[in-house]
Amino acid sequence: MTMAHNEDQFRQEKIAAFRQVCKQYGIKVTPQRLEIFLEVVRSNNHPTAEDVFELVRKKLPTISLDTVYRTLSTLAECGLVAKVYIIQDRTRFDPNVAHHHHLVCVRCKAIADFQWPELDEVPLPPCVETWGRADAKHLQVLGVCAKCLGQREGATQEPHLKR
Amino acid sequence: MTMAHNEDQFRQEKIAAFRQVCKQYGIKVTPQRLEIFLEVVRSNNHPTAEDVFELVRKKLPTISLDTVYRTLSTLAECGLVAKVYIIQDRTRFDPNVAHHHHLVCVRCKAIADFQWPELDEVPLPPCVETWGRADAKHLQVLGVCAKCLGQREGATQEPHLKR
DNA sequence: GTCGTTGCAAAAGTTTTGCACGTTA
DNA sequence: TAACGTGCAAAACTTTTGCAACGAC
Repeated sequence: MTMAHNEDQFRQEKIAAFRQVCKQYGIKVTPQRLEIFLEVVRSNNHPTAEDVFELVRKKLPTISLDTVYRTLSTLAECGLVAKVYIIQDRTRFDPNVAHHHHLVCVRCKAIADFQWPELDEVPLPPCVETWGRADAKHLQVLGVCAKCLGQREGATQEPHLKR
Repeated sequence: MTMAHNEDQFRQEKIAAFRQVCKQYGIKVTPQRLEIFLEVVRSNNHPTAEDVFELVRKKLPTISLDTVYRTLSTLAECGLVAKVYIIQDRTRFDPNVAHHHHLVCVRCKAIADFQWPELDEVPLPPCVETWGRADAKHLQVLGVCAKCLGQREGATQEPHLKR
């Protein structure tokens, strides 16, 4: 089938890209890493570590959950997959129950509130309508707060992994 | 001092509002609930349950951490405080590492990606500049997906607590 | 007095870590 | 072969729950 052929080609391209990124970051290509990566690529439902574990286990029955956790972190650091929530620590609470948005400092993890009434006026793109009913927009702006900027002038980004 | 007087007045107003909401939801006003509420109101750093526990413990030394967890959930359900992340379950992963936004179904928790290049063009409100350097905008649109809309037509909202 | 709430303890659930063995480059 | 990565087990950490005693209404 043309379809199957295209899918296989897509897969091969992904594998090639995976190998190249691994080389670039100086990490080894293992069957576990490759299968975990391919499973996330194949997914379209934002799987959890547990989900990936269950899927990968079909091909690699001896894989352990902690390998999946470690590998997903590694892949995220290499930019091969993304964590859905960048700042995912503990639940935080806010006395501000009015509609507002968040400024998140990626260095110190401080969260500030801000209002942006104009954003609520802007209509969402048309594709959203086919998805369902949109009720509320919540914007997370990631950046570096003034205090952290002052402390480490110029240090824009941490180096990834070991190189 | 006028300042202190105003602060005390603010506090009294908050307490009055708290009592009214408790009555409205049919939940009891306990010292633990009141102090936890006031501590979140006083905060300006989006405290975690643990943070609140440490603060409240100064006034109520016998309070337990699980009471803080339970109370914060209760207060959030009554709308007296807000959870910073509405969908806070496990970490999820995404093969889409390009910049994109999320549609989150509050019923089935499914997450869909969407692009909105126009949003990235819109300049942030001026107040953000004083906060620091903004690097990326990530929008979470909360709503109900088409599948869930079809399943439970009309059931827009769950009733809060018991009444 | 009744019934909701608390504190304690234990459990549940997710994620991380130490270590010996195995595998990649 | 020298690191690096894996699997196992146990730990760490956040959050939830069962239950008896307590306290608000």
